[in-house]
Amino acid sequence: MRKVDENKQKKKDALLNTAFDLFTTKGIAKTSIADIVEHAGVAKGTFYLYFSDKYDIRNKLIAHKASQIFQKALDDMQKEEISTLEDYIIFLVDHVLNQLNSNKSLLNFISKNLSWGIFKNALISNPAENDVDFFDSYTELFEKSEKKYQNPEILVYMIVEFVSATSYSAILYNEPVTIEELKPFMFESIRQIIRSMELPD
Amino acid sequence: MRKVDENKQKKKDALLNTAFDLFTTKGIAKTSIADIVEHAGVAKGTFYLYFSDKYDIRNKLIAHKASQIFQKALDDMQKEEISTLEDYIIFLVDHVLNQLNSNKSLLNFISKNLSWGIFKNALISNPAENDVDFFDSYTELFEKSEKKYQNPEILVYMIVEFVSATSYSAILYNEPVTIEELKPFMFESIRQIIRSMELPD
Amino acid sequence: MRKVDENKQKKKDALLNTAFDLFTTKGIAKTSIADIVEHAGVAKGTFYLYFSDKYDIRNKLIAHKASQIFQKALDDMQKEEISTLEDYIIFLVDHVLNQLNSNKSLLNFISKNLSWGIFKNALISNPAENDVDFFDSYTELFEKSEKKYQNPEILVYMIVEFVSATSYSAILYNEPVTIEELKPFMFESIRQIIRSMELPD
Amino acid sequence: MRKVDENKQKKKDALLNTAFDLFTTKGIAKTSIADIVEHAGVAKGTFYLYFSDKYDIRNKLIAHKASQIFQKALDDMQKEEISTLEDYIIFLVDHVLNQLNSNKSLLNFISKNLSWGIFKNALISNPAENDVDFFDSYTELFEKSEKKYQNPEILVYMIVEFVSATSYSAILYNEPVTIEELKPFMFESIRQIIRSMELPD
DNA sequence: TATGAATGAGGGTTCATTCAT
DNA sequence: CATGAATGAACCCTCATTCAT
Repeated sequence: MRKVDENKQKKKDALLNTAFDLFTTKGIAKTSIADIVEHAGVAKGTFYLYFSDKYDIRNKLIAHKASQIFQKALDDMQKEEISTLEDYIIFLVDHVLNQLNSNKSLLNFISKNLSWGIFKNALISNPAENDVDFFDSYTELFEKSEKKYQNPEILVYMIVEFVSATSYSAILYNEPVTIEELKPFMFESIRQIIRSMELPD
Repeated sequence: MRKVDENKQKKKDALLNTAFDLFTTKGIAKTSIADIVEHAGVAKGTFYLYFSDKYDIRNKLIAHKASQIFQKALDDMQKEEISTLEDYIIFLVDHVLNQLNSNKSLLNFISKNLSWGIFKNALISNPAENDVDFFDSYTELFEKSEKKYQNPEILVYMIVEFVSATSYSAILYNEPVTIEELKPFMFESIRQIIRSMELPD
Repeated sequence: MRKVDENKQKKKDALLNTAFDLFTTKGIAKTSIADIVEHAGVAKGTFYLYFSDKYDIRNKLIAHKASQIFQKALDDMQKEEISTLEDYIIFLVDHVLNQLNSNKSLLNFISKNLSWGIFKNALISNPAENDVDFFDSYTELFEKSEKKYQNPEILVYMIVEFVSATSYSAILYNEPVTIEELKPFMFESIRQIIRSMELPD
Repeated sequence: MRKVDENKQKKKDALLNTAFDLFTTKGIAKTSIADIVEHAGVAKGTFYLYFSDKYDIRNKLIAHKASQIFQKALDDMQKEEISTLEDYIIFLVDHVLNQLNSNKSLLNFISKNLSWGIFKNALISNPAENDVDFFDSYTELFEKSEKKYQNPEILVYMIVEFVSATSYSAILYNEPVTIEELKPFMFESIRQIIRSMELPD
């Protein structure tokens, strides 16, 4: 990579990292572009060379961070010996919840801003360079499974929404119970949801 | 009610109604207090006599609107002949979804701003005057049910979160499928979740 | 006038006067709203209570200043004994040119910004409160004149444009000659223009 | 011309053409140097190799475009059989007005920016390479005329200013009348102005 | 209680200009 | 000659909040 390009990447990364730090500590609404560039050590105009506005950098961050979480979960899943799709999914959900539980500001950032639209665009349709293509991953899981399911996309949608919606308040505020207390019920519910869409052999 | 008090209530109502209209059409971020008071026909200072800021009026609106929705659903439920808790819940969920489906700006407003904390505070712990106490309602349902359940609060929490999370994108953007296509899977999943927490007789 | 209203007028006048000073010394392009409010001793937001932007205050100033010039010329004309329309017009033009010649920054400000549209709107169709209605004035002149003319509006238009266009560079830069050298030719030309539109008795 | 020089000229022309297009469509104030270089397909720094700023390129454009208009009018005049200076001038004015009438954005661009100073500098004192020397042209006209005039330069100045001032609003906004309605009065006025400076034989 | 004029910090954004490559 | 990334001052404008009336 030429020196100029290296420098460009360095500035862009500085902006992304700084923005993430500020978004997770102060919140997006209270973070100004002036804040970001000041902490990143670049000029205000430089921000606009790489991002169109605050929400552009936010979306790119969400995509990237969400991808990282899934990538870690998938990587660790390879090392396990798991036999059924149900168990695979529970493993993934558990792994993701553990990551979020130990990084609450990340959960706060992602959950407050994640919508199915951004999620799908980021992880499924247009994963950024180097980011995991979630669609490939779950397609592969469903194909390798012995059991077949009525509508895998809806199934995944329901599980993703169910998990993210119920975990948010439990992890961050222990409401209505802690995440550890919630997990058994949540996992059992997920298994039931999966089974309810199972096709007969 | 004395004339002055009537007048006070009239101003407060004007502010609430105007704020709701603007929040649902322009969004909260793009609605200024200047907007609200101008359309409501009161002076700027008057706003601060009744609400502390934009987010105060928002929370009060959410509580009230969410309460109205439940009230309607509960009222209509009385007229039906339903025998099991499962069927009661499905009826309520379906009723609420139908209301939201025919009032998408309301869904957008509530969902973008509803968190379990606000929800609980609004409907369960501190219902505003005249608003329905959701806690009483569901406690009664569970008590009258023949079947008993492990942890009714968690069960309600999971269902509420599951429904609100999965319906949002389906109703507003038909993603990943329309709400009508989603309903059979959603309802079946809810039944499974309920059954998974059923206690043996 | 109530005290608040007095105060309002005082702020508005301060803004108008300050803007005029800055526009004539630095030019409009180089005058920022920050400049104006700072010198006027009011807050930035106050500017926007009275004017929508820099060009709004400019137009209001032009209208007002142009009106003042005509008012003075008309006032002095009353004191003279003049018999023909031709002589009235030459008197007015001469008077206006003398005013502008002794206030070159005013000429610069008005001429750089005056268009027939603004002029007509300001002096003829919508004179601001207290400002002279130029339409009434010239209508009266034409009505009192013994000689009648084909198309008074076009005649006035041509004279106004001719005078303002030819005097600008002569007064400000003595180009191609000084205003005093130009005047005899200009006045004779005006007389000829008037005569060319004269109707036979 | 050497290849490098050709390339230089090509870049300069690209900048001039692009600037003209943008100035006439968006206006000068709303055209940035970034706009110009982007549409011209050259780098930002390159602009500063050929022009000192936006107003430098503007002045060069005005000179060139104004010259083109006169050149066309003069060329066509050669083909006509005209006997008096008065008729020559009317022919030229009419020709120029027709050109501007069919190219209103050009009129808008020139008139908003033309001052006698730029005009004189461009067309009379320092015509750019290949551009017509207007001074030579009108001197020749006056010399060939049988009738002689008191002060040809002032006469030309007055006519130029009169025509440009009165035609602007008529062509662009049909105010106070259309250019076609205005022409008879304008031409008659020009004839009167010319005659008023005629010397006795 | 109610008003609304005034505030001024703070926001987002633009853009002419430079200079290392 | 040519480039274009980087700059950062300057700009316009918004708006929650206050307080004298």
